[in-house]
Amino acid sequence: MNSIRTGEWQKLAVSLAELSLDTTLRCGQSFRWKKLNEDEWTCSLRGRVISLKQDPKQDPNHVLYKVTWPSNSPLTKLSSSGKGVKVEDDSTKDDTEALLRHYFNLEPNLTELYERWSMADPNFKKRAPKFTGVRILKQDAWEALVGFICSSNNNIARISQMVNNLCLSYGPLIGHVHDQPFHDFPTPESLAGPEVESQLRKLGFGYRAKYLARTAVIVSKEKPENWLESLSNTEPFDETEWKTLKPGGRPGYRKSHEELLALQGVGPKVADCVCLMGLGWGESVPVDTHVWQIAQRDYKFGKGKHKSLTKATYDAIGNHFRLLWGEEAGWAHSVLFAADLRTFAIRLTEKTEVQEELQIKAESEDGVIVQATTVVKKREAIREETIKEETTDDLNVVFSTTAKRTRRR
DNA sequence: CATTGACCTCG
DNA sequence: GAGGTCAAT
Repeated sequence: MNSIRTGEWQKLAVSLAELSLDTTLRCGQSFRWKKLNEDEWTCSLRGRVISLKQDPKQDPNHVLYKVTWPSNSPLTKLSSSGKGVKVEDDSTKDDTEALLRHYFNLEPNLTELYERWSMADPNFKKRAPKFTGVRILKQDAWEALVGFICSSNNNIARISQMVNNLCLSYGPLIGHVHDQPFHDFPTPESLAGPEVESQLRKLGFGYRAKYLARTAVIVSKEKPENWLESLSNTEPFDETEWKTLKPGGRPGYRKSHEELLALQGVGPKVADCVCLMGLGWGESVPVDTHVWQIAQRDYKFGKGKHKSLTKATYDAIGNHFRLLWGEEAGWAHSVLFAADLRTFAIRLTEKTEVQEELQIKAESEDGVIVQATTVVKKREAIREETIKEETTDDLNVVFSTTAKRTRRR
């Protein structure tokens, strides 16, 4: 493909503790990043294609990024001819680093936040160490809205596939990376046509087709220009103090949440996802089935008044976490959510292995004789446990066992 | 208010 | 059943 040019790899100064690409991009916040070439994350963002790499062993203090501009961009020349080019004016200035800092929401000091949450909450302290660098993204609000409308009764793999189909059909092509086409995310206007619902049904959206089509019309035609963006949090992040906030969150958050609820296919959970990941309201706590399980298992919900996940229980859980974790409760919630995802289950055992190795090494240095066979046996035992667990899970799916499998630990 | 089905596909 | 929502009871 000669329609585009690709630039060189550039450094973005951000440590592994502040941002883990693998965890942040796979935890179900965004549905558009593709992993190519084993370790390269790629996605189109604001008219360009961005690839990211992070090598924890080689350089834990940087993320590498590479930009691919469409051939009609004035920046194509700039990025293809390397570093020696003089930047003449704003139209030829590559703002990708600023874009990445904004998108990955890099201002809050995540390390400090983890410390605060650990101080306030023993359960967080226990689970977070294996899931450092989980950040809340500042995604485009419209994209977040569409993605999470698709998320109902759905899984991450299929949501990603649906969003991909949406971009292929309605988003302008930007270019190819590793022979993969990358399209921009479609605008609300482009999804407001009369044929959109039936088209989306053909693309496999199911009942969500109507929600998306209706929402696109409302956003592009019935609401004022920039309505969605106007719901964003504009307060600068303040890390100097752990603010005491009202249990229900700030007025701006409550208003945004309420406004979003008026849209088709947007209930409390989806509205909170958009508030948190698209509009910058850090106190927003989306309570889905996962979080509901966590709240029951670790925070004593599921009894008495809050026996089932009703609207009242939903609000109570959010309030509880806001009081416990403070103004960025949604960030902390996301860490525990990631720690509970099946996608990352294997990581828990891997880390255990490493810890055991270190422990044994330490014992050896103290003069205690340790036989190698002991280490090997322990590792194998852990592997078997993991496989057994996954097998059991598969069987449950196949035979549709009625009893819910109780979670380990 | 809380509870209950239906809603589209598919990994 | 899958990171829900809507409408009716």
